[in-house]
Amino acid sequence: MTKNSTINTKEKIINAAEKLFASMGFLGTSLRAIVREADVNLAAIYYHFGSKEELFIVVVKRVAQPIVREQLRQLKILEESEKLPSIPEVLTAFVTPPLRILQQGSDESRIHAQFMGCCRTELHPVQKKAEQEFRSTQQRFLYILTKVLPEKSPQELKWKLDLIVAMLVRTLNQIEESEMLSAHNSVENIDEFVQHLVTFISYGMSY
Amino acid sequence: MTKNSTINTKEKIINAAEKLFASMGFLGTSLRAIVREADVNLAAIYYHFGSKEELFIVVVKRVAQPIVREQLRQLKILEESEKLPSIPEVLTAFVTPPLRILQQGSDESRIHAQFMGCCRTELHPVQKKAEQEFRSTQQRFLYILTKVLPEKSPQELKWKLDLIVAMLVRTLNQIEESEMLSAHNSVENIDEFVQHLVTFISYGMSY
DNA sequence: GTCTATAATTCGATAGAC
DNA sequence: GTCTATCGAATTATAGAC
Repeated sequence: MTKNSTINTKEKIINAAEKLFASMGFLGTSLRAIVREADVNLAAIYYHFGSKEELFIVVVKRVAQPIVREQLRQLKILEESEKLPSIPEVLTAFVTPPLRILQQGSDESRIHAQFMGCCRTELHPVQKKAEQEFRSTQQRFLYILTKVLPEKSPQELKWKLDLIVAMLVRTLNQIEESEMLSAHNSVENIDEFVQHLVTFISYGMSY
Repeated sequence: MTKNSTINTKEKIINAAEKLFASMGFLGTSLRAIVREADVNLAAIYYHFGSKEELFIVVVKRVAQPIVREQLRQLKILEESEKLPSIPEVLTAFVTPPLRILQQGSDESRIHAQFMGCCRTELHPVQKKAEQEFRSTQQRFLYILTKVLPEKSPQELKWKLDLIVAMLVRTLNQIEESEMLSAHNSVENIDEFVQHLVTFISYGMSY
């Protein structure tokens, strides 16, 4: 069937692109390197995606969407609860979904994590496109934080949440050398690491 | 005098390179763009620096050295004190020198800050070269932290300090949009921001 | 949908005159 | 030290056959 081969080609390109973007960055990855890795023809990229930039956006969306969806799901649970959530509860809902990628331990998930971190440290002009995928969710977490911590100015909560994102990105990028997770990188210890991280940032959030 | 014009050409190149690297990254900046900005000849870069990569390293060193020197100076004061320093004291000595760049408020210092943050989010292979300029200093701060917090494992202190660096880098990179410093960006309020940041991370460091 | 071939541009780097 | 001119290779993107 024609459709099957198309899907395979498209996915092969996306997989190869994600892997190379994650380790070499947007500018450091040539379309020729991608087609070599994916074992497809150069023109196939233009047929399926139109340009290098649009391919990048497709990769970002594929990685970001399940994470954002899970963040919003956990946020919704907190919002629908009768009592006001605690700071650690909010922050756990925020940081757990992206860190969950690591739990599988497969090569594929390692690449997801690395790309997820890498795409947010990109520059001109693709950085804006990546940011866009996370902005509204981050906004919603910021909103609930203003409810939990009404005595803090929204500006302060905003830059603190922004620094938490920076830590998250760094954690995801560090998977390679990952001395960070050396004591936590086994599957069952990811939750323990998440707890450590949440504790770390929760105290700073309150004071 | 020949020497003067040489120095001027060299410095013109370094200044232009720092500015462009800071906003477009290493791969996003062409040598032709640098010579256009610096108003010098293309071949001058090769005469004075040898290659694009070596030029990048020179820029990194120029920005990093005064900051590292100041970090070590403040660390030495703490080490020579009779009593064991507190966590906020150690962290203040660590984060103040890089954030001090912002205090001047000039265009020049804004570029320094932006490059300082940007060069640490670079990829292949220049990232390693940039890291190298900060590694030994970070190691020394890590060492004193193990003395201040002997009940914490060195691994844990290492990744926490690493996350603090990530926050620092993010803060420096955010200068452009800088809603983060919107309430703090006046010259006299930098110290106030430093205090906020140190408080933020100190609590997380202890628990 | 997939392929070959190639256009059009840009890049880092070098040779050699002055 | 500074310049012009250029090499050789790589890049994104497209045209057109199948």
